[in-house]
Amino acid sequence: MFVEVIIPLALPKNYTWAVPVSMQDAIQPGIRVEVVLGKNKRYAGIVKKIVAKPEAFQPKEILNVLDAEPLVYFKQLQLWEWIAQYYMCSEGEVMQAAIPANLKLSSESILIWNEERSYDFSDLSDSEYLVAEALEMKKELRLGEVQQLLDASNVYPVIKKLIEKGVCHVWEELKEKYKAKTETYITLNTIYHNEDKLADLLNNWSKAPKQMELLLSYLHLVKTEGEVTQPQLLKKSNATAAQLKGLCDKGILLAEKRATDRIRSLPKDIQIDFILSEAQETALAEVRKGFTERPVCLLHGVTASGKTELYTKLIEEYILQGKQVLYMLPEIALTAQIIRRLQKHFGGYITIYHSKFNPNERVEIWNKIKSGETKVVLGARSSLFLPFKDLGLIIADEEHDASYKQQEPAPRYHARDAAIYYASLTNANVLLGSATPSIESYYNCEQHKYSLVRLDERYGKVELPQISVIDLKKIPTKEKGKIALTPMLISAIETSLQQKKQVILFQNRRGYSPYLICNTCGWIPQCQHCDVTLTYHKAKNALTCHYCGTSYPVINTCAACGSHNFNQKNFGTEKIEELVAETFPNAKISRMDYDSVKGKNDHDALIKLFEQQRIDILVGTQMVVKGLDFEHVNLVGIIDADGILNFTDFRVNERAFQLMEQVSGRAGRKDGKGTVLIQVSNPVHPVLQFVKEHDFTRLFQYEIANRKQFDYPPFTRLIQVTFKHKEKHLAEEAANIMMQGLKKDFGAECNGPAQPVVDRVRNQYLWEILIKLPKDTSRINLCKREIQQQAVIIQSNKRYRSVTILPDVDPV
DNA sequence: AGCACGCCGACT
DNA sequence: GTCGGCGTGCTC
Repeated sequence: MFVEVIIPLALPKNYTWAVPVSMQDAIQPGIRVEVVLGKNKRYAGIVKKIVAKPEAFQPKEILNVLDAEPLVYFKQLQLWEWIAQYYMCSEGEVMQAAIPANLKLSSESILIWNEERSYDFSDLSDSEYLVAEALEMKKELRLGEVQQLLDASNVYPVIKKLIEKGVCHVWEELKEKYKAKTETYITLNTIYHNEDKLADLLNNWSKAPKQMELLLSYLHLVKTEGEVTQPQLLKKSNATAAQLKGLCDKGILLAEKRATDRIRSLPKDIQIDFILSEAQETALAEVRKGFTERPVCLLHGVTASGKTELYTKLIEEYILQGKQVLYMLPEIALTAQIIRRLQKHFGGYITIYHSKFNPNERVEIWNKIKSGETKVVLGARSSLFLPFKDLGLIIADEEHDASYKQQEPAPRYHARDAAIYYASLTNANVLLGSATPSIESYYNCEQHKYSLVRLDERYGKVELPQISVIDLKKIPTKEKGKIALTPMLISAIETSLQQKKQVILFQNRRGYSPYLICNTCGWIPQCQHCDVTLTYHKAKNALTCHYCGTSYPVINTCAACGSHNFNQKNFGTEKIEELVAETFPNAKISRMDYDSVKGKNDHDALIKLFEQQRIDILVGTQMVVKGLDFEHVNLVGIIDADGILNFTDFRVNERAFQLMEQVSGRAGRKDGKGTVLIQVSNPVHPVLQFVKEHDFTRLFQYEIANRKQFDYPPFTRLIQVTFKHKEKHLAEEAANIMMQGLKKDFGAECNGPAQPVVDRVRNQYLWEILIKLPKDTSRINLCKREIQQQAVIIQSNKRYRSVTILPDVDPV
């Protein structure tokens, strides 16, 4: 018997191992097996399928079967295969993303002291002696310990010598990393459950008064709590562990270790304490009807229309049918409000899952979902990989959000799209929800691939905010340049403050001023790595590159002409905050951007303060858009819409619309008297009109027309290939070679010339080319293979060996 | 991702 | 003439 095994590495393909006869009964897809790969490195791989005996090579044998039942279901393996194929990566890389770290095992080399060796170290070198001495004392050493000991990374030669000289041998060990958490529970010996016996014991107590006190505290705790743990008891009675041990030794109390859950579970009941509005009921009925016709439904609900209530009702229906539900959110860490709401409704049925949980907790959640104990998972994109037993519904909330797409590392998958594929495998339904749906999803509705349900009415028939555009060119200013707070905006803020309402001011630029300019010659300081203008941060008193994050000291001398006269241009959130504080000295003002909320808790704390109306005016970047549901905001000001609108790159406008619509949606959620003021110096941009009228249909038509003209998704599917290298021209050359190669050998069309981009993290030069994919699926796969072949060809040229080539498939 | 092999520069 | 750096390629 031979099996194909997925190893959590970026290997070009899966490898085959032989199964010894004794293990053949236990083998089935999804089971973890221990295998040797390479010289003696061991891994826990997952059996994908049973295959025929390979002709070309002699497989190694599996060492062990690690599970009694599959760790992942067959459907999940199919999902992995699809993701690997679609997003051009290995199944091993998908496995990396899919499985909690503590279920992925790999071996660790351990040096074992050879007892038979005579204690004569005279033939050893200095570093060999050092290791041998440590080994003699500890009997075994891990590889990492040897590295520390020698303070060097090249430990292999030393180890090799030690083995040759018979000092030690190497042992490879696979260790199960998951450890069940245990707690010590204290119970009363059953013979004292008899009242008389207990009274007898207490009345005839002679010595050890502290122990008696401890026993009494125990009896008290049992009455109130039911179960008593050791730390609980010791804290309550103020006793020591030794005194407790005394009681246990006498056989009066018993200490017992039990495995417990790290994830505390709440009682399992559903509490739905709201009634859906008529509009919500209608929409819910349409969603249900949609699911009878197509598995995917897009719910387009305007801001504050109460999509969450609708989800809640729908989730309840699936729970009652015994089905599981996955509720996906982008960036779950930022959405404490929804977590709280759903937990209130579904208590112990619901579990939260995202990458910030520690490895042991993740294993426990994994098991609870696999057993079917957990019915609802609220999670980020990685929760798609959880082992659902009987999945009925996937909700992808904020469907348009770009953080559903994983950028790095591979697999570069889009969780919304992968969810739709997974749902088709498991016969589950998918509900995509958004106040500003993505063009792809809209288009799929138009093509009748998805059902479309609209929820055009805000909850409680609250009106959508009134949106006005302020033309900055018509505002007279004393100095040349833009004005941040126009008189209209100032008076609107004044009115809001008088009404004891709150204000959000949106400026999608952090820092103090986005760039400095030399008054004499017009020179603008730029980042040395990124060719990006540097932003002045007043708080840090530094110039910062917002691409790579490098800080520079403030420049006082112009590098071009030597003059000392600089002008600060434009304004970032820092400056807006300062200006607002000057204009409204009595208002409480806060700023929310990348600089002001460093930790995750800062964000939460700021939201709470705003919720409790302890902040009047919140100045922020796009961060203010996400996951906020404030009742008392009645004014939103978009300080400078020019910064997000673009006349040349049509791709930017979908995002500009989404941003403006989302931030406008914060106004007047409760009582509808919301106002939005958009300040812009170029008020003719079509997107502004659509925002003003909340006109999605026209936005959609506009976008689709643009995309058709430029041959862009959804009309063509694109693969973006990125070329990364420290040297700019090498990445560019490689990109062009790939482009020509694809044209010549495959007849593929590329969408425009190679474009330069900058890696914000590593200061590397990237060039990307966009390759148009053919329409039919088999040609698409050929094209993907061609791209990978071209990558191999390019990298076989010495010149481009160290160029990293990353293919990435766009969301469709 | 490891780990071995192999080729080139800094030392005895 | 050797040691050890890292670039290159393979792992069922």
